[in-house]
Amino acid sequence: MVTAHGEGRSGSHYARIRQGILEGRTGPGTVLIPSALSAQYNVSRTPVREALIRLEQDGLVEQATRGYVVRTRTPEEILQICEARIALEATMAQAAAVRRTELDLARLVHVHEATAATTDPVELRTLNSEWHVVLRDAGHNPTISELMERLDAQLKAYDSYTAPATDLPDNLSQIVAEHDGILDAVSRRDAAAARDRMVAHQSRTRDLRLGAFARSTRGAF
Amino acid sequence: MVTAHGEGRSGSHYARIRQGILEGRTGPGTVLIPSALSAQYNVSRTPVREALIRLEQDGLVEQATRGYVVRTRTPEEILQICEARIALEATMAQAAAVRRTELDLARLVHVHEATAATTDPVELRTLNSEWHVVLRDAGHNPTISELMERLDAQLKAYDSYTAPATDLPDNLSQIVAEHDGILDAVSRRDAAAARDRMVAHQSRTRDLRLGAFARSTRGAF
DNA sequence: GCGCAAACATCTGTATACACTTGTATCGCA
DNA sequence: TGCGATACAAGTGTATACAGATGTTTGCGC
Repeated sequence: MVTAHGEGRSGSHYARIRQGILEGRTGPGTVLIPSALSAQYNVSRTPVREALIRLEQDGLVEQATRGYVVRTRTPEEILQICEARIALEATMAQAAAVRRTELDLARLVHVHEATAATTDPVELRTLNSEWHVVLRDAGHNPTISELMERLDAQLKAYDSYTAPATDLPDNLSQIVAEHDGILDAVSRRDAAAARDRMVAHQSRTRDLRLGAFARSTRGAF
Repeated sequence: MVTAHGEGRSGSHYARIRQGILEGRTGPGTVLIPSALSAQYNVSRTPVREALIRLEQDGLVEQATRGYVVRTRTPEEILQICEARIALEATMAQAAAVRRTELDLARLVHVHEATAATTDPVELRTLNSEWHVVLRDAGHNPTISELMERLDAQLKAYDSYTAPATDLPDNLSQIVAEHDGILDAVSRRDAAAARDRMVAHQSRTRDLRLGAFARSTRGAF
């Protein structure tokens, strides 16, 4: 058995199952049976149950009559999640323009330059979301950051459906251009411009994502 | 013992502890010991643990070395929560102006008229938050509604500190007036006005709340 | 072969057991 | 009296036990 307060806490199972969902290995609709997972991880049902409860509270899985199911989202729900994201991210861009430190700005520039320099779509993808994380940190509102992590996770579970569209070269260069504009506004402490540009950026991403998702699930709803 | 799928599920303990926190009976800083709670409710630690995990995920309690503690918020954190609320509620007001049905509007008017008619501060308080709930429903975005319930809960745990300020008669009449303006914009489907007025309304509430909270905790941080 | 009931396997929620850790109090000793 | 070491009480996380519920398969009459 593992010690009471050691590192092998139940949180590790939470992280593991969660990652499986986010990476698309455990797709929407997959049923998760506590006893099966506990056998797979060589632990008892108790810590697995705890992990599933956390995931349920995160909105990533839901309880079924028999087990837990990875939540399936309709295009409408995806749209709603995007709407929430736009509102919060715009507020964060605005806040970043007002509250950013020089260090925040340096970090943003650093990630942005790395993004502009790479050509690998996968790395670009990672750097893009990294840039958003850094921007949120620059907004200095952990409460909103936490909410956005939640929303990001809910969307990420559907990335496999939308990746084909969002990874197109012209979209990637468009993203870099938009980030550039936001970065400029933040560095000039122009809160209104930062907000407006973020709304435009996220709205465009939303439309792209939604279109791809609707196309890939045509007839399923 | 209670049945496997009956009504006496662990969710009831979650609701009960949660309510205690929201109503201020279990104030910030209070330590919650699973074994103590389980004895109090005449159940084992298991369902209590489950409830506490849910509450932790809600941001209402946090794990300490020994038990769980009702989260203590600094004025800065309260401000951050309000900032998130403003962003989301403004989006919802905008959405309501666009997507409201006639039934949504009728409900809003009904609650609003009841609010304007009463003089009891406690009832007014209840009706005010009821009005916001109805408005969110009119926005037709359950994802945002869910996030806002979360934020509301986090703030409500501090209502006992801020109630003295927010319950002043002139504030209450001001709230009714502001609601009236938002309602007007929503009924006219003027999304921009609905958004702007909601931002103004919530910003004012935030300042009031924050001032009262800062005053009541002077020197504590 | 088909429909239905009974047996079965499996999953659920909760209770209890247990090894381990930690904070506190007790007690001997200078 | 003051101060450690030690013992103890209480809490933590996980494993296991168990009763009740729920699908699923089996087997029987038709």
